[in-house]
Amino acid sequence: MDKHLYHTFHALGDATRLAVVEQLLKGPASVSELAGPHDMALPAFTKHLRVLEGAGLISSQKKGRVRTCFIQAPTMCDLHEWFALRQRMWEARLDNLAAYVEDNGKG
Amino acid sequence: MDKHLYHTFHALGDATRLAVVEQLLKGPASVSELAGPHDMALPAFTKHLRVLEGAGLISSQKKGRVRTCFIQAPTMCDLHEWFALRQRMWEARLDNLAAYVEDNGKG
DNA sequence: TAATAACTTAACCAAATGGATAAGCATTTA
DNA sequence: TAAATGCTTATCCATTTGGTTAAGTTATTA
Repeated sequence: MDKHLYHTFHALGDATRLAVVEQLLKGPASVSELAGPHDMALPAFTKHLRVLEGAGLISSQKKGRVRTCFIQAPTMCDLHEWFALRQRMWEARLDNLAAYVEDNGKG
Repeated sequence: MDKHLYHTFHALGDATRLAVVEQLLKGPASVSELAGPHDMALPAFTKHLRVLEGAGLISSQKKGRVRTCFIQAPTMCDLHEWFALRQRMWEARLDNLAAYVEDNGKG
């Protein structure tokens, strides 16, 4: 579903959606349980759920009237790995700005 | 600058900006070096740089006519840590959907 | 000093986003 | 079977976003 990493980051780039992800990390929940803490009407909220689902961050299953949502572990894993693979690169750049300023003067 | 994590994710949630971050992980670069690969006019591109800078993902320093940009390691570190601290939570949920489907039937 | 290079500012625009309300549709519950 | 629950669909709207062009400013270079 989600070939591009920036789609996944985009899905996390909203206060409501990030909170939903945090809540689902604690365990599955229904749409109304997830919506509860957020001050908005359901149609607006379910749009956020669709963005998260489109990004592969959550999945859901409807049983009767109730839709239950789940975190998608593999996508979380992919994101985590993206950082893990790059950690040494930013560590290598840790002092770059400082070094640059020192070499060239501050003005 | 960036109290909320979703601001940082939002900054990474765009193809151009994510590419800039990837490029800066390899080392500092000027605005035009960064803009080179991207098919857009400079004013549009520098808006992306301002979003990244506002999110604390990059910093920059102007020397003469040239502005040089740097990755901000501490913010990358914060993001990485957010995932690291939650890894066990999504691992614990790995089989949740499968288990749910099995318990409740697939219909 | 004239021209060029590297941005920067300002004004504008189309499309996407995040929200609303109203109405509809299954599924439980009384 | 009537009412309530838990979404879902459709339509609409203001604001934000991601882009444009034009013009300006500050270094460098010829």
